Parts: sequence; structure tokens; C-alpha cells
Amino acid sequence: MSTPVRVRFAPSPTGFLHVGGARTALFNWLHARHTGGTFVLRIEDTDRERHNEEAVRAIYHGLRWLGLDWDEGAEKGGDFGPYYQSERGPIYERYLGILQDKGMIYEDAGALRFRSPRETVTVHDEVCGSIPFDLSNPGTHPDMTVRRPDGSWIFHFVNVVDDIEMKISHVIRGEDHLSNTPKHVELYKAFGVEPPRFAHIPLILNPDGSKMSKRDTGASVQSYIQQGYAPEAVRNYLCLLGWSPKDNREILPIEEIISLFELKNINRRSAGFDLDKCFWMNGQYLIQMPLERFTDLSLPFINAAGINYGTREGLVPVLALVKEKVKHLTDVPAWIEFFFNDDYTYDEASVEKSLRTEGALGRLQALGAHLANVEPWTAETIEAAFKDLAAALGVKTALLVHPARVAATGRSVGPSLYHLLELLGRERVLARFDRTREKFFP
RNA sequence: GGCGCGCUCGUCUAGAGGCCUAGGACACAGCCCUCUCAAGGCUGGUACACGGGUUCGAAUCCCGUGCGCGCUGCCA
Repeated sequence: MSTPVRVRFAPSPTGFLHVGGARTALFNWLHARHTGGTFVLRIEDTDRERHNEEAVRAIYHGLRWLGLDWDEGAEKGGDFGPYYQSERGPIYERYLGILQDKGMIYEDAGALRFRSPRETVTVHDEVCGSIPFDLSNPGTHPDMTVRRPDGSWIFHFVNVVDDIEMKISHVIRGEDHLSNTPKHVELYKAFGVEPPRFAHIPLILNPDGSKMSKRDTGASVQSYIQQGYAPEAVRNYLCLLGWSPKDNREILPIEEIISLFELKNINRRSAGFDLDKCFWMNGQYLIQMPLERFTDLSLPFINAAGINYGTREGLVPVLALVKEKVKHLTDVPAWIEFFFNDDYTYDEASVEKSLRTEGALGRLQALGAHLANVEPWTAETIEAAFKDLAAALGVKTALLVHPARVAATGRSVGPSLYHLLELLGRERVLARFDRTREKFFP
């Protein structure tokens, strides 16, 4: 008979969600979703001192942003609560009593220690295989402390107690815990409980190979939220750190990853975090995602920039135009600003290059006159008008395009000019041409 | 120091004895496309840490060495 799959993510409230932690949560979530199991969120604030609402909220926020919903646990409830260690004192007391009754606990300078049986313990790991650890030498493997003199609990003890109480079937965590695992197994044995299956996943390193920690660039999930990444892109990228579908695909829908994900296919080597690739993947997601989704994700940044776009109906076509240019959602305001502001600013270098050159003013005026007669006003007819005029003037189309773009948008880069002019509308285009002429050639 | 884990292009990876003169992706370079910038397409360079085995044959198995990381806490 197989026990139901129950996995957990058990972060300590440090104030933010680390990408390494996010990836651990992700792998737990994937395993739960793949097997139809339960994903539990437990907060490891071993005591009141560590309990910090704000820090805990940062974790919820990061997980939710990544779409890692938990079935049971903090803020959600369930049959195995409470899900904050700071509230589980009585349970730990009870378990301590079990070991005390068996004579496995002794006092040392006020702290309580667990007396190791001093045997060889073999850890069976889904990712790393079976590894024997010789714990017979007290010099190298001292008896672990389970409770401090002030009554607060030590991680190893409460972690094991909670996993037993919450009926966790698979412990999926960072490889930094692999060497701690034999100690945990000793505890399971002492409680007379079969240990869960373990799966230690490789660590995420900095590009230079050092361990990624708080201050490192890109270490906090929050930074991806702020920099305008799409959550599905970051999540997809994280999936590829230590796992792969093995068929050369990299961008794949989460539903498919869920169906393909197996603990056995997780790599054993640690992975360097490649911000360039994450950035590239974000651009790919942005280009491919539906316009409505793109709009939803862009809105917070547009609002933060204070752009007065009127209605969503008016905004969407503009976003459709610039969508393919965007690599970070934070770039959206800069791409669309000129559209909603007739008093847009001009990029000086672009003005210099495209407008203050021989014949540019004359071409712009001729273009204005030419565009005044285009019917109907569509990207196709506008394009034809540009080409016709260029031919008539005996110049390359580019010599009309560049001045027109700078005149209409203030910049030299942007999406397809013809589509942009169409959307802007003839009146505004011609008015912008006039404004530009008056401003630079009074 | 001890113990553990790891070691394929700069990075993420495919590879589970012959399919590998090692494949894909990011990044990089060049070319093409083109109204700009991107995107896209094409091409190119760069990798099995080292040394011994085992085998007809090893990136793949074994043993050393080296390097990296982790643990070794009354941190989690």
C-alpha cells in the first residue's frame, strides 16, 4: 500500500523569499501536483522571537506571485495545524517526553541533548541514492541539542517532529541538509517512526560559483517582481535549474512540466544562476503571451509611472503595438508614454541625427502634405504613401521614416512606424509634425 | 581538519559502454531580413577536470588526485 503524497515547504521567516527557497518550494509543488498529493506550507519560526508577520507575508507574496498555491498550512488551515512552529510548543513537549521516557535525553549546561545511538545510518535519497554515514564518533558527531536553556527549540528536532505529525511523505529540500539528514533519521528511529523519503536537490549558486545569499543580485523573488518579470517566465526558468524535460525544449507550459516532473530526474550538481537566460526567457514569454495577460501584467507599471491612458480599451491597442519590443514590464511606460502625451519630449541625439540634417525639414513638410490626402488611413495606405513620396523625391524611404518617427514620437526607436501612425490618427500625426517644425525650425 | 555531495562549451543542460569527429539553449561573433531597435533565420568558435585501470570499445563503470560546494552550532 502506498501512503498519500504529502510534501511541505518549510521556510524560516527571514524577511524575503530567496530564489533557492522558491525553487525548493517549486519542486515540492511540482511533486505534489504530479502525484495528486498535498502541498503544505509550514513556517519555521522556531519561537516567538522569530515570528515576524511582515517577513512571513513576504514569503506568501513570493509564492503566490509564482503561482505556487499550497493546499494546507499557514493562512490556509488544515487538519495538522497549527502551521507555525511558534505555536506548536505543546507538541514538542510531548515528543520530548517520549524521548525522555526512553532515557535518550540528557541535560548539558541547561540545554537538552539527544543521546546518539552511535550507529551507521544510511540515508536513502531519491536524488542522491543511498549514503551511509558513520555516526559512531562523538568527536565528529556530537550529540545534538534539541532545546536551549531558555526553552526554545532547535531546528533538527522540531523539523522532524513536525514532519512526523504532519504525515509528510517526502522531504524535498536543499542539499545543504543532506549532511544533517542522518541526525534526523536517528530521531525518527528514536520515535519509532519510519522516516519519510528524502530528496535533496542541488543548491543554486551565483554565476561565480559562490553560494547565493541575501545580498546577491537576483537572490530575492521580490526583485523579479519589481523589475517587471512575468511570473510564469521566472517559474519556468527555475524549473530548469536541476531538472530538464530531456528533449531539448526549455520553454514549456507548467501543465506539461507537472506531468513530466519526477524526483528521479533531478540533477545532483548545483546550478549557477544565469540572469541573462532568465532575462531572455522573460522576453520570450512576454512576446508569446496573450494581449490580455500582457495588459494585466503591464498595468501596475503603467499606473506607477502615472501615465494617463484613459480607458483600458484605448490602452490595449497601444500595448499590442509595443508588446514585441518589451523585455521587462518596467519598460512598458517608456514605450507608450509618447502615445498618451502630446507634450512628449524629444531625444536630443535623435533630433540631431534625423531632423537637423540636410533636407530633413523639407521632406517632413512634404510628407505632411502627402499624408493629408491618404484615404483610408491605414498602415497599408500610409506605407504606400511613404514609398510613393520617396520615389517621387528620389530618396530612400528611410529618409522619410526616420524624421517622421522622431517628429511623431520624439524617439528614433519604436515599433512599426506605419502601424504606429495609423493608431495615432491622422490629425495627431499632422499636429505633431507641425509642433516639431515649430519647435526646431521656428 | 573530518565527513558528505558534485565535476560535459563562460552558463543551464542532453548523454545512463559503441548512435558522440559530444546535441540543444543563453551569452558571444558574423551574415540575412529590415523604416529604427528588437524579434526571427542562417553560420561560427568554445566542453567530457587530471591520472590510472576494467573493456574489443568509456563522457558514460572502478580507483586515486585536484578543484568546487555543503555539513561539522545552544542558525535554519
